[in-house]
Amino acid sequence: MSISSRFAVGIHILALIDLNKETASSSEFIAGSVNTNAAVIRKIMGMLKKAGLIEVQPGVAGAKLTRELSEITLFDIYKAVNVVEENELFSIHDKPHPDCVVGKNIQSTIEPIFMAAQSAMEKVFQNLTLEDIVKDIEAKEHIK
Amino acid sequence: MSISSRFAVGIHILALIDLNKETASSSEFIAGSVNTNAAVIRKIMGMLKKAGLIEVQPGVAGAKLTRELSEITLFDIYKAVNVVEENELFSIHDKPHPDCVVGKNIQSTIEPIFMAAQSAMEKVFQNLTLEDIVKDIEAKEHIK
DNA sequence: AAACATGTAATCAATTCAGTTACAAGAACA
DNA sequence: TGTTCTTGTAACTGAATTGATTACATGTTT
Repeated sequence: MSISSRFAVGIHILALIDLNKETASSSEFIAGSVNTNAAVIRKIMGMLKKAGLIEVQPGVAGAKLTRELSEITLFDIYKAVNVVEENELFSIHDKPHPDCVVGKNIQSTIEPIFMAAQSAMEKVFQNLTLEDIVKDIEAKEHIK
Repeated sequence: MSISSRFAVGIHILALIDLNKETASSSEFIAGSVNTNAAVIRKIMGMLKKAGLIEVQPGVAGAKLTRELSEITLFDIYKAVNVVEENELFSIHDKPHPDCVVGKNIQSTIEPIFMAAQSAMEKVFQNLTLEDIVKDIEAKEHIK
């Protein structure tokens, strides 16, 4: 099991749009940097657009961020690319036997725990923005 | 995407073994409570056995916990049933283009963040034991 | 009109999951 | 002993998801 790389690719796309903002980043260009097919990029960019993170126009190359880097959290991207449904990171077997002490109660016992675990994970992304990503990339460049 | 229900089933199995400890819990019996096939239960019990959480003997019905309830964390179960590999909850696209500022650095920038998110999630399970689960189930029974 | 862009649908191979069947091998007991 | 019940495992299935790919309609620019 592994969470789709759409999330990582989404971050990559947005960071690239920003760092390359003097020239328009076509889906073909981004695909080259990510190392995948342009259609894959366009599909993910469609999700980012739908979430209101970027502006793209059909037929015209390049996309623009709709907000400041510091106003886009990793959680925004995470939600945009739809890698994990709300409260469904962990799946629970359904219809456990209702006549059994454990079967009767296990779901309501486990559910809040799974939700807490998912929330703890998502909180990490809520506390980080694209600005952190871009600054980290820039810092690495300056060292070299 | 969703993490395998093996985790939830593993918790169910162990709680049931404990709450039903006067009588032996065969895989058939447990399967009835979980509402699945006995072979599925035996496969998961094999994982729990391999992780040293239970003792089972081929041919003889019933399994026993090897430790106190309070000594078995949900994280132990999580690891036992192998639902998420170490540091691989999130996947990152590989071979991003090395000549691109973003492509060159994105992996090393994102990796520690993904690891931190996974750790935050796992920590929730490290801080809970089977005792918490069993007590919660018992409490629900007493209210009714 | 030609060239280039995005949007989107369809298809494909690979992987994973859970369920199912089947059967070998161990254990218990009449 | 031999019947019966158990665990341990392998093999197979259908469903779902992922990422890649191809194709093409549509929009934009010159």
